[in-house]
Amino acid sequence: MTKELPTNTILCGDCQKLLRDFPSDCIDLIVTSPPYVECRKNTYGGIHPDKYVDWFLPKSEQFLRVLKPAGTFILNIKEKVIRGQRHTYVINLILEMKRQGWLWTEEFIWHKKNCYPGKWPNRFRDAWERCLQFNKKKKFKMYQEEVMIPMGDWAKTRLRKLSATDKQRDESKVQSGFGKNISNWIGRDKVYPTNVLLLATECGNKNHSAAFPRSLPEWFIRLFTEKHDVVLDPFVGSGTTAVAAKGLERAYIGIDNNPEYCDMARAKLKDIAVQGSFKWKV
Amino acid sequence: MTKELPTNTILCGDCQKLLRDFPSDCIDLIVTSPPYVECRKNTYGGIHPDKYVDWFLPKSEQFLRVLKPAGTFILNIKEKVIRGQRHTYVINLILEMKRQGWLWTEEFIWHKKNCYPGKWPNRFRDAWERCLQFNKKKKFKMYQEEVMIPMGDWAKTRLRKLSATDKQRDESKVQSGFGKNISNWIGRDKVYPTNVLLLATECGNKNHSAAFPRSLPEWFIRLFTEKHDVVLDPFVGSGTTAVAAKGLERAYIGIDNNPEYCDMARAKLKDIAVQGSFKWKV
DNA sequence: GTTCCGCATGAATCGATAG
DNA sequence: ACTATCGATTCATGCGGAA
Repeated sequence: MTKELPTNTILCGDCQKLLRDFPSDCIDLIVTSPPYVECRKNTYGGIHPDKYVDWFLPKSEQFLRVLKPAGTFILNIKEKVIRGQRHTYVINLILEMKRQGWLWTEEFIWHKKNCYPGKWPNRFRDAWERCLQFNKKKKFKMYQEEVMIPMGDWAKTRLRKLSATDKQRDESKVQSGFGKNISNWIGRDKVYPTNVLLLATECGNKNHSAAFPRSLPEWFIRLFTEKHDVVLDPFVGSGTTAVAAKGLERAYIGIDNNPEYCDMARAKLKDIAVQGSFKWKV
Repeated sequence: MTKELPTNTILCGDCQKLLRDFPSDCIDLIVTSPPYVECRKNTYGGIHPDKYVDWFLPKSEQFLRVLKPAGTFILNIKEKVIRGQRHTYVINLILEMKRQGWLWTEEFIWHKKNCYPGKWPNRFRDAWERCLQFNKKKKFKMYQEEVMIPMGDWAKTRLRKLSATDKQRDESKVQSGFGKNISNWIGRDKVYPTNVLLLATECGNKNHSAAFPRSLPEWFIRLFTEKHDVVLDPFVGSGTTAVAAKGLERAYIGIDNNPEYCDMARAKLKDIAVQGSFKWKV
């Protein structure tokens, strides 16, 4: 029996079982935000913090198998506060996944611009989440140019001056030591980002419990895949990752246990127009 | 023999040994940024990543002893990349410190506005560090009002001045009012901050490598201590924490192995004026 | 007095080269 | 194979001097 890869679809069921029917080395990128500990027990089946690692590991074993050697796994997760302490299930999970064969390449920070409001006597609002990057191999695909951001003010004003004086009549400056460094910047208005992502949460989503802004998977999809690559979200929920992938002309596979979420995701996907090319707002 | 507490001083030596002569439960806040792995081998004695936890634990044992029950320990640290992966010594340290009796209360993120430049094929610049908060007891002292952030009119006018790129990249510039500037805005509308601190590193210090910017320890000192409380930095380096504490009228104790750093710290402390009373620009 | 501009300076990381 | 050293890369900040 040859295993087949169903793309551009939402599958309803347990990813741990469904992925067994997938061929190995077939996914370019996995982006997911798994059900969080204990929260929204009624809607998503919360997992007890002390069992979280054991619950997750057989799933990440399948992720490891289906991921292409040069692919990437992005895990959006944050430990909850339990009895006044940050629980350790996330850092335990990192250690266990390494034991499982994953490379822990990087930890991106999603800095939430508008985080959940509230006030506590011994704690501030939690404004960040981890986006853990795991890989199978040290060499993986990465398209850094696709996520470049506008340069800071620093050089902008400078280049304006430079172009006014230099370009037409003062070419000596460019050839002197002064001009050399600056000339590297001519024509560039963008810089590479850092490992901190500053994104707003989406507040309008009342149906689905996990607030996962579309721009977050979009950023990683642009960074780690090309057009027509295959993006998997094994806990796709209301479909944000699939929507982002479709919009960027990637093939998507979404999996979720909950039939209602699957319907919701399918409905959202129908309305998604493919973006020809991404453009930063200016 | 009664143990004595030497305050407002820089002690030269190994904190692990020197702290043995301190009484128990005498320190209100420990803020430190220990020597990082393998870096600055010549000046500070780099520690091998695989030995880092074993090196640190006997020291944190003393920290636990000298800290008051309602005190706080802030540990500024970040794991290095070793052979393409984030090393696990930091998360291992968290687990071991919990075993030692610490509560891991929170993890603040220091988002470095100006991080080290560079470009690599598989990695972006590292723009954040961990500020791990540990406590002895679930109930600890915290003065949240002292670090509130100006909002409202202030933010509006400031934001208007920001460039388009700044707004796009970094709407949370509102949060940059940490440290000295914040006193200018007492009495205005303020909000509580989050657990993400947006601060620039201090560059341009020619003599030494300045570990963290003064505003970082300042922020935690304001948050976790009152005037005349005792602040300890067991790896005080060039004295940033001690300077911050003195400026805020807290008692300081700085410890460092390196005599040159101790001298440097003492010299800097001489020039520090205590902020007896704030004066506000109107 | 402001504002503007040049410049040095980073708690970095990778890949190649050398031993 | 495994470690040590070096060059290349990159960009925000604060300072000092100039306009």
